[in-house]
Amino acid sequence: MTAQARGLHARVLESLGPAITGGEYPPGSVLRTDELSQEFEVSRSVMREAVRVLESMHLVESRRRVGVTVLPTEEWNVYDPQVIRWRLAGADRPRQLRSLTVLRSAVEPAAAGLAARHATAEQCAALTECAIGMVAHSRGGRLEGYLLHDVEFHRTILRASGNEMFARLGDVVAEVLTGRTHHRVMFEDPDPAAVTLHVKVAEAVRERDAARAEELTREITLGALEELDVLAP
Amino acid sequence: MTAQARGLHARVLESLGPAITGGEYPPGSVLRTDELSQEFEVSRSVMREAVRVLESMHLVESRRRVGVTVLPTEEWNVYDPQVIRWRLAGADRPRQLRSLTVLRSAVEPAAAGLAARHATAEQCAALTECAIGMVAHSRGGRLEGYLLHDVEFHRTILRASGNEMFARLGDVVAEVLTGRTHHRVMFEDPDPAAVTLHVKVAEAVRERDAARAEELTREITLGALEELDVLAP
DNA sequence: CTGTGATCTAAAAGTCATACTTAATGTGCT
DNA sequence: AGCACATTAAGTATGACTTTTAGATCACAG
Repeated sequence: MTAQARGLHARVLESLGPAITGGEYPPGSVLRTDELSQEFEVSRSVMREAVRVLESMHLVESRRRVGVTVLPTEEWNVYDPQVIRWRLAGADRPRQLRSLTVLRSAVEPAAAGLAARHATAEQCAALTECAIGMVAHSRGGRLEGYLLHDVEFHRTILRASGNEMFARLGDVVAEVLTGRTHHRVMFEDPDPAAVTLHVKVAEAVRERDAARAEELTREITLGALEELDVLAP
Repeated sequence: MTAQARGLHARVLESLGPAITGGEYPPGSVLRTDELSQEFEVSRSVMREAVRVLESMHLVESRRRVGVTVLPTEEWNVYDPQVIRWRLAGADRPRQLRSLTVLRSAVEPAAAGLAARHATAEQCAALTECAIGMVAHSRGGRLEGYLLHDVEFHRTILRASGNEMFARLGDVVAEVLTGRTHHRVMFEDPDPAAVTLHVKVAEAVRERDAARAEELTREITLGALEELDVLAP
């Protein structure tokens, strides 16, 4: 799933990034490029490139005569897909999943409303198809197939909203949905009510009923929030 | 306002980044690091670091034997504060401002609702103070002072929501508000209704009335959207 | 003659090592 | 306290070498 490290600097990042977001180097820690480059057995140039990337994510700050300082969490670019992935892979995955779900429940209803106004015929068709796919895979522990259609459904809604900021959250939603499926009891079929809601949203969008699409999507995300309250602390 | 270029690679970025987001190098364009490093009169190492950062923003992709290719807009990390700044400084500022305002109107009401549940006493006090400041500067063309309190108000709401994803949008909202003020007729005082709404939101949060805080904030952002429809295409 | 597939070539990124510069921190002296 | 200075780690520049791979070239079979 994750892109194979295509270059040394990327391989270093895949190791150093999670270490930082995972708290292995807590904020305030000071690293030195030379030491790091020895530790990872790469040249200084490679390590410098990796540090530059971390710096652009506001995970660290590099200052002369001091070193590379890990920044406090509030500074991090938490919308960076790579940062999100690293954090989801780490220890505070539950907290991360929660904050992303809250974001979802704010954004998706609005996106659905816009989608009802802007979706193309193809996007409407895609939505219906996804909904059908969800129904088809909603029983008998066929969670993988269900997830696939679920993800595509929400991706399509976000894209169809016509707002690039919304569209860009498709990956985030995909992560959340995938994370949820893989942490749920694997034998449990998805909530039938949720499936129905998706079908209805596809309908509402097709019929250009923005208010209804928004309200129905709100119910979906509300369900996701409640589910989170049940499963997580 | 923008951080002074602290290093050659940053200076290159401040020039190359906007050039890409501004369409000077349209998606599909191929750049070569050697040529760039000559053009910008920096060493290859510096240019490589700059390219790495652009790559981490998904603005470009670097492939062997091909060069550095500018990626299509849909790939860009549009939540990266730097990318946002570059785009706001460029030609499609209006479109960008619109999509950010839509995002705002989805997120802020939800954030206000959460803030009513989670805001600390200090944050409540800060909100009230901001609202008072807005009232105080709402007449007589004192837009600068008004803006300052407006920005701080929304920042506080987002932070008080307790959701880090929301909190991180403080800078975005600040940009939008600043942009709006500086593009409006400068003699026009802010809408009194909006001022009142802010005061009421502060009240609602203080009184832990989540539903009311949410609804009032929705009215504020709705106003921002309408304003956009009037001013922009 | 054409299409398919293996092979070769060269172009550009990637990596590494080294020498040198610059800025900032902390120390020690007055 | 204030200032000069030494030290440290990042920043910059350059050159040599490696690796990947797009695209051309060529060979062979249909």
